[in-house]
Amino acid sequence: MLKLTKKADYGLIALRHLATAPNAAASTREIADAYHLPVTLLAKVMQQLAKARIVQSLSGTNGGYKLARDASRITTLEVVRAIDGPVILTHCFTDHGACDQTDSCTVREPLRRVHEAILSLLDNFTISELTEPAPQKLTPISLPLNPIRALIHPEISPESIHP
Amino acid sequence: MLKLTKKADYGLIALRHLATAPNAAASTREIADAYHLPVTLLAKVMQQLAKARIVQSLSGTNGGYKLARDASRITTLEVVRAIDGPVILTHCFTDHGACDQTDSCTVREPLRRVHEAILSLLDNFTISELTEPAPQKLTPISLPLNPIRALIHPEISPESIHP
DNA sequence: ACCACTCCGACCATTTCAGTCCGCATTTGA
DNA sequence: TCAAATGCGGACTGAAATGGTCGGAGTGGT
Repeated sequence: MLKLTKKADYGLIALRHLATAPNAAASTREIADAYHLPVTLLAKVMQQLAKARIVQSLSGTNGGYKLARDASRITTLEVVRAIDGPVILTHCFTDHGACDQTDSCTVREPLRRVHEAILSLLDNFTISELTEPAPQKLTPISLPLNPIRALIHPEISPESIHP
Repeated sequence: MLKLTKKADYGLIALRHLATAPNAAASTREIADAYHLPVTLLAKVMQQLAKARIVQSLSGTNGGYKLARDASRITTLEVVRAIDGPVILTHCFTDHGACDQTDSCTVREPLRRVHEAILSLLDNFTISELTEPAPQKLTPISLPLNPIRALIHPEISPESIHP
């Protein structure tokens, strides 16, 4: 279905909360209550974020979590990876046994470029940008959009578009 | 995990096969044998593609499928949608019950922009581009890539990048 | 020293995915 | 005409991922 899991959703919401909270710190219960999320599930998500060194845990009474670094240095890609595991577009990239012959899996390399583009997309979107208010106008993305084609067709170098 | 399902993989492989096959037509068994895919599963995928009017079925002996239109007019987005259902980044977009208060789900609009960007990415990648050989050099996508930021920050209009 | 609060890790339930199987309709070719 | 090949649709099973819960362990305040 090509969707983010709820856990990833919760993680992003929590990180955004931490980014805007005073002291950049809050407990799991505090965050869960604020957004009506299941406390125990969010707790597990926070654990994974702590293990990935994205947040730092503070045990004991009045404990909780705080961002391990500045919000502008935390990308959605690493958040998603920490929570949902590796981002995989096609299965060929990891399962070497599935595709018997490399030459038979003809779509692998082309799809890899799409894959890399999505990864870059997520890698360039930080938590601090989640805190910025959304612009009023809707995104003016129309189908024949050139920056995207530049991503898919690397022969068009970015420099030729942006000096 | 933010990954494509195997069925979507199979569908893209099959469509690429049809795009390069003589007459742009082939049977399910023919395609499955060529890439060592489970025949029955691919059959179901092809049915879904037929129902979505992406391919046209030809019943009877020597039947099979052919592309319903030119490969350059079939995008990976509609293929994925036809096989895996709607592409969902955050659950808020569909489940109205989950997010009780709209103002509490603070990350929705920012993530929506990422969502739209990924959709555009897939919508701009056609089957005919799957048939093109991959360039030898790897994609030179580096992290601070401006076209991507233009997607996420629509205040930077595409016109300002591409005249 | 105790108790409340918090994080932590193992543990189920439910859904989704991958894959299979069967019966049926349609077309071609012998 | 009949049989083989092909697509169509649904029901079914096993495995894996997801969503969600429970009891323990450590920490800090009083």
